[in-house]
Amino acid sequence: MAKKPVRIKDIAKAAGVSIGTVDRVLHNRGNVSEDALKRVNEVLDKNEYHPNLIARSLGSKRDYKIAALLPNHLNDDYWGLAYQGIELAKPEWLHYSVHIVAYEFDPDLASSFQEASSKALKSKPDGVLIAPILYNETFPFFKNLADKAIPFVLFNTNIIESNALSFIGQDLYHSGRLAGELTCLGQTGEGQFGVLHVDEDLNDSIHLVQKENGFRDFIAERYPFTHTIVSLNRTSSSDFSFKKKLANLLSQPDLKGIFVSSSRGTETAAYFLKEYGKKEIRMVGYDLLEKNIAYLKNGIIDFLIHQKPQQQAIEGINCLANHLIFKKEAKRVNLFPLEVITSQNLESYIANQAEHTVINISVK
Amino acid sequence: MAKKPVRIKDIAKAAGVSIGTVDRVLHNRGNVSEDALKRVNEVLDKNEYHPNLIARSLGSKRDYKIAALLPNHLNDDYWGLAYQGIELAKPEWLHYSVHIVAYEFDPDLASSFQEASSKALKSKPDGVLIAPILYNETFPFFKNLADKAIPFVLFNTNIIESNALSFIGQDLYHSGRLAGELTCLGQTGEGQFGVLHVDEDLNDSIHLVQKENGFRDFIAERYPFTHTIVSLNRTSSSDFSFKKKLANLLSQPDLKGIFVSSSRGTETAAYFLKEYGKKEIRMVGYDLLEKNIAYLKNGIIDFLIHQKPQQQAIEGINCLANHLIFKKEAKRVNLFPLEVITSQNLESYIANQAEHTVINISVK
DNA sequence: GTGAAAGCGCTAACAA
DNA sequence: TTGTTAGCGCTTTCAC
Repeated sequence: MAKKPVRIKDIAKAAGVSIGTVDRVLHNRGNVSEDALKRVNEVLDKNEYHPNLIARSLGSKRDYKIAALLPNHLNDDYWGLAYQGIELAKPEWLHYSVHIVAYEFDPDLASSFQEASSKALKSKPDGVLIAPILYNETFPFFKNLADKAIPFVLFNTNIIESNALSFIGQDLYHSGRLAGELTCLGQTGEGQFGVLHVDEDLNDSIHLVQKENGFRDFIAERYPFTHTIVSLNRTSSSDFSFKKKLANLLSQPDLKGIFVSSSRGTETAAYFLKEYGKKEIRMVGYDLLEKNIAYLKNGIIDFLIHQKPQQQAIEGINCLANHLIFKKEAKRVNLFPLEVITSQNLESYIANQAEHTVINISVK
Repeated sequence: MAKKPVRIKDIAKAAGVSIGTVDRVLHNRGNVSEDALKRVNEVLDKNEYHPNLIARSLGSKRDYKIAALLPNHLNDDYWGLAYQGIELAKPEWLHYSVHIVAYEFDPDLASSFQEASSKALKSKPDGVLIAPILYNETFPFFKNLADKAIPFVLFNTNIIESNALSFIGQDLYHSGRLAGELTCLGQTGEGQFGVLHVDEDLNDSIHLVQKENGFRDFIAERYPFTHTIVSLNRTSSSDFSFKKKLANLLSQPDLKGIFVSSSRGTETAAYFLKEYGKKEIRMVGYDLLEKNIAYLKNGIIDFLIHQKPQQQAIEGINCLANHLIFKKEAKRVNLFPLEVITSQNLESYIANQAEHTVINISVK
């Protein structure tokens, strides 16, 4: 039978000191004599002590605040899901005295981000979760956080130089490659593929470029000579030149597939495919948003790659909270699997995501 | 600022009784007067009390034993993964005084199952996790458990009449439909498909039949008249008639795809596909076993449907443990999403499954 | 520098 | 039928 884990009390006895002293060396709070320190450490590493995190959280009366910074979720289903994730995590972590507050900003307005981020800072959070979709604006904010020694976690978009505690998201290059694979599958002969970016500023959105690169690389490997790729970029919903170019692309008889690089764009592109009666063209897009689901069901869309915004947000909160209250070290990079959704496994995803356990505490 | 959760003490005060009494009604341990019961319940449902599970587990000094019954994992990678899951859950739950012991049996030997199950029973477990792959043998065991009022959870295979606390697994009919979709994708013209069952006794394995039904139904809907389906069943590795029939099938010029219904069979079928130089034939199989992964990488296999044996086992343990120590009610049916693995998203799955949080406590 | 002690929210044994 | 109390393993305060 497995034996009981050793407790602070045990090592205190073994070292001939009080539990207070052991606690002090455990958290290097100082105020402990050379001698005691040595004795405790000796006992410590021959007994391999694992703190009981449960008891730790109960015993500690400290409150923690986590600020979550993300684009406004009204009128945006993708960020709506992320927001949902945060709302789900909220009541769960409250039991551990972790308070989560969301600060939302307009992703098209730098000033809005600055406002939200300074509000977040003013609340003196112990940790920050952030979707850094405005590259230029977030950078000074990171610096600010670093100066104040506030740990922060990135999700959705990675900024490698940020020195964040953790990044949670997907490998976008491989996401693009996967899209390429799904687009090519079973296609024969010559032809062309379209890559669509919709309503995103490509200069600020390296992430979409990464997807396109992955897509292009895969196609180039699979069909070195026979296929061409057309990339279209809609800058805003009133961009008429896009509409014309798209109409032209869709009228090509050898068009074999369309890849849309974002979840919002997916809906737009699907709409046009339907309008032009191009149901049979292979189409790959992103995420289980309501409209996308409808297009997947009626066969306009063939594959959706699931970015799991909700779970990303939850994981982000969990990562911070575990770090703060349990002192758990975070994975520097937490890449979610690239999940493929089709009309036939869609339901199994929907049924499952509804209610799913939120808090994740690893006791190790 | 979110307010503190209400505690037992709070509702005791509000109801004008002691915390002991509240605890009694919370766990309906009886010994509480009509009057007190009513008052406590009133306070209870107007204050929506959520117990602090952390404190609960700390406070309870009870030990729990969970027995896990599953096929021997030596020489079987699929069950090896399930076993791994159990091993992962072990140390995590130990902190909550839950002891997990695995009892393995030879899936081809009824007597072996009986031996393992009676051993498990003798350990007087508080809960049992079981992969009921031997339909006939498990039934009396379920009865035995029910008589002793020991809760049990099924995973991998569902037996609806078992009256289990929960079933954890996938919807196999839809798994088959998904396989059908993936097999058809991009295929044109007439042709035939093959369904392969390898080394499983179909009489005892309704689950494989469910997959085949899903597959057939999907194909019939998609191609009502143009495609035929051939079903082959290998009863043992020395079944020569199978080899001949398979060779014949593979030599058909209009063979468009192969669906293998089990993870072990997947490897076998892939081997033959490679031997016969039929790399271009669409092939769909199951699970991220080492060999299957290799065949996926080199293009013999096109899709693997991921049954997540490891996570199923972990979820099963979590379900039982949460039920036992936290009195959480379990989902009667916990269907995992049907995950699609291709050569391009494979790595994202492998990287992710390595180390992933195990314990899942929902505080709600 | 150190130890003793209170308390986190809960369970369970024990008195009353 | 009740209320009281002693823990669970840890943190944190406070006196020595």
